[in-house]
Amino acid sequence: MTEPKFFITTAIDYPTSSPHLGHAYEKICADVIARFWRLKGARVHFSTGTDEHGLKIQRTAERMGKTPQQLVDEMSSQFRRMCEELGISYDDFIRTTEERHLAVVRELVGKLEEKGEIYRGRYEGFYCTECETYYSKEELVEGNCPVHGVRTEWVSEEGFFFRMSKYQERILEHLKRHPEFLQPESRRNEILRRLEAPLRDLCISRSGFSWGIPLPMEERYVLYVWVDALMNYLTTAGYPGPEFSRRWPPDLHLIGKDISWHHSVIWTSLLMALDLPLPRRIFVHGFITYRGEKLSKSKGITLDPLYFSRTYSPDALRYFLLREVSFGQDGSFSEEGLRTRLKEELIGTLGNLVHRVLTFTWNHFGGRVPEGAVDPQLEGEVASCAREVEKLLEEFRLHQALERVMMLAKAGNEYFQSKKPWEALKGRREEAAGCLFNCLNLVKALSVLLQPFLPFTSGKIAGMLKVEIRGWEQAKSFDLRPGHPIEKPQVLFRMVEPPVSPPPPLRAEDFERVDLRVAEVVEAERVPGSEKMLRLKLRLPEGMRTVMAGIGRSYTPEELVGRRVVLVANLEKKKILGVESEGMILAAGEREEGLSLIVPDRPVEPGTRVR
RNA sequence: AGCGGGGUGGGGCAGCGUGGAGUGCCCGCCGGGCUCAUAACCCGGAGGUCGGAGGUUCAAGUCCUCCCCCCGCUACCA
Repeated sequence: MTEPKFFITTAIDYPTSSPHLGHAYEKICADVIARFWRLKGARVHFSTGTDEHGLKIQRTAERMGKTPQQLVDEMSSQFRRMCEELGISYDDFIRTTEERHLAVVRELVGKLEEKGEIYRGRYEGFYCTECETYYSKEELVEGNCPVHGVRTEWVSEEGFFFRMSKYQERILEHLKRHPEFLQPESRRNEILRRLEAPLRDLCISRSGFSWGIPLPMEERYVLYVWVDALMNYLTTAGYPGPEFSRRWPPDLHLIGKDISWHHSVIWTSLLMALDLPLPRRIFVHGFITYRGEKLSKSKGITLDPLYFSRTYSPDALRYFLLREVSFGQDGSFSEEGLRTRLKEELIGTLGNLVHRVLTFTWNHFGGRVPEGAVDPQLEGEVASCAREVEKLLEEFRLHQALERVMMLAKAGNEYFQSKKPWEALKGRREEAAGCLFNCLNLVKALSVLLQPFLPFTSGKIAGMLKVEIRGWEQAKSFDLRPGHPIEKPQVLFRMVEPPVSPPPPLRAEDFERVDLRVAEVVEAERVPGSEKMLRLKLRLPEGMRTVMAGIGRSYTPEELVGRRVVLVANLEKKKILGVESEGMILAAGEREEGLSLIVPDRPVEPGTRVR
């Protein structure tokens, strides 16, 4: 089952602007897989990079008053920096403007032409200037662009074509015979359906702009950028050098769902035409969405991965994306969600376990792994966890794999709790020692299992344990021996204080819809069964209101009566602890304790509008 | 329009290829325990007709059919 090699690629990004979270997500997922296979002992080649030719690059550069080369140099280095900061362990960062790539593309295009895969033809269609796309007669809606509904222009010019249509059957056949070739299945179905319609030949020449690879046949044309871009996989594999045969074919192309067609049809047919082995798998991941919309440069919804990685930590960002998003589906990002997962899972579960175990060892056992016997049941749990995670990772179920790892951390906390070593310490020292011995081994296993997901954290844990992570199998046995020294424990994750309350811009009209009024508290009482909820009766000129307020840990009922508070008067009614609450009163503070009511600074009559 | 995906306790998600008690994860809510640990940890509880309607089956969230709602994709724009 263990493959001697694993060649994994991400899509190469089109650097018309800075990287956003979607780019980061893809690299992180690929990195997890690459790291996993390295741990398993495979000879990994992991490539990523930037796709730097094409009309859009040229236009963007012009608009910015730069040369295309300047633009791609700047942008590409940003993508590279993002990878560095996020701990992406790529082996090759390829840029399509590099000489090595140009040479490969020239050779391959020459080869295609030699084999008669390219012919001169006419490139015709109805051109819509809005979407810069050509349509066939059938696609037009009443003669207009199906997307924009505007008039289209008949264009006909000479160009070069790749005989893609002749591979239709072979592609279809391959997809049907190898279900694993294109995953997840939904994406495969999509392509299968679309292949039922006749495939057209692909026009691979472009004219009218110069930022691209000139066609060897006729230099006034440049190569269609997708052909150029896809061939990066051959370049990074070392084509046609000695490395090539050891790396090719790719074991996994990781791509976004917007480009599944290009990979499964255009790329596949190009490889067929070149008589090169096809990649083993193409895995299509989903998009990161934000507030229900996908991130997109054109809509201006971009999130800067470096902001999150620097504000929290690279591992916090990696963790959130990997854990929150179901691999293969879209997933939504929110800073709030990231903060929650950081606090509850990374700090509360993982950080706490590691810290309490190490600190205990440091304080009570002189910083050495204490004497103890392997608890076979716990070791068995750890080993089976490792096996399950392995299985899940092999199937690219990253989110489930990570969830499973975290369940082990949770199990560690339970174990520690149930053995109560802090009690055993008084009188039954060997028992406490045995507990810690096993817990330390569990933590060691965690550092191995976490390595693909959270490389920085994994490294910190391994460093504190003074162990070197060499391979996946290390996670399966309790081989930390008594007497082994550890380092002084340090905290793995910290909460970042300012909630940096993500300010969703609020329109003035929307704020106007909030009816804030001053109201007088006439009654206040505790609600049975809750320490924090108080039931208040508030007086407004038009009548009384019953409002539930979670301020019971900050105020006593007695001190509230007679005070004037600020009420959100038009809030939807809601049942709280069986009582219907007709509004909400305002108080400052994040926690339940130490809240401060917002009150009028000068005498104000109940009913007065607050604004 | 065609095709694809989704609709699971209050919120957010897994679970569905190989049907078997509504199982799991995170949050929120209620209560209890602990004090080794970054007020972190552990235990218990409330809460769901798994979008709707049929069907297959001894057994369906899981398979089939139809319907409703939401979201994507539609090839030379990377």
